[in-house]
Amino acid sequence: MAKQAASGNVRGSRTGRPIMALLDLLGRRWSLRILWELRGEPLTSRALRTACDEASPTVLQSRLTELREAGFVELGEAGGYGLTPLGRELCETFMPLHRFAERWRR
Amino acid sequence: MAKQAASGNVRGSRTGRPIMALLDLLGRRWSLRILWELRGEPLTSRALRTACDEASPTVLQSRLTELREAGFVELGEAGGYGLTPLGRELCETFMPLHRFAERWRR
DNA sequence: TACCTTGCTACATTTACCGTAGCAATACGC
DNA sequence: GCGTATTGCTACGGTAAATGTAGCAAGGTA
Repeated sequence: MAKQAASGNVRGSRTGRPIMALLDLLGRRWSLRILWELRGEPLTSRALRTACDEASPTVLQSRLTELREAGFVELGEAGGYGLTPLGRELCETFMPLHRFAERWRR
Repeated sequence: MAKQAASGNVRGSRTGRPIMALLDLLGRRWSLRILWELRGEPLTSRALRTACDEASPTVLQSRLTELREAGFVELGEAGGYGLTPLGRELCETFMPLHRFAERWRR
């Protein structure tokens, strides 16, 4: 049912509801984490991997490609991944999550 | 490396950073979508499945269990899944995402 | 030259998810 | 009682995705 994402296809996108496409994109492994780790300064692929608990480079590369196609992440000319203005805007949306998580704690 | 979540274990939880555990939990398939679909009134498991594009009940059940253990979702006595006050609070955090997605559109 | 680090990929294994079917429990009527 | 629907939930075989390790070519630096 759901197609590969490397081609830019996103589950739920056919519904015409952008929120579904966004929720699907962000609901993939490491997507949220990547955005979170890039909230500060740009990171090299290696540094990003370290920040993400040594997640396998295969997935990270997939997610980075998807996030780049979505326009949230970009690869700087001097090397290193950083957030685009759009990506930064998206990241701001998640910031309240930090405070929420602290109160949640489980 | 990451253990099953049915036991309450969440990737990143050992770092002691709740935000990581939260990002991991929400970064699993259908987690965000489920919270989103429950934002209104409670839904029965079947209705929720319909709302989620007929996602397989296996995953939905897993996610519901995890979200229940996290305290975001509860199963009402009269049947049907709904958000807890905490879950509602979390969902509010994602509401700005809707507007963002509309502007994003890809 | 040799040595780094960069972004990125191959490949085999493990895990997660899908799709279909069906369970027990609870309620409806009839 | 009976049959028929619901409910939440699970088994199982097959497929897709993530893991973990290794290593590539390109570029820099000495």
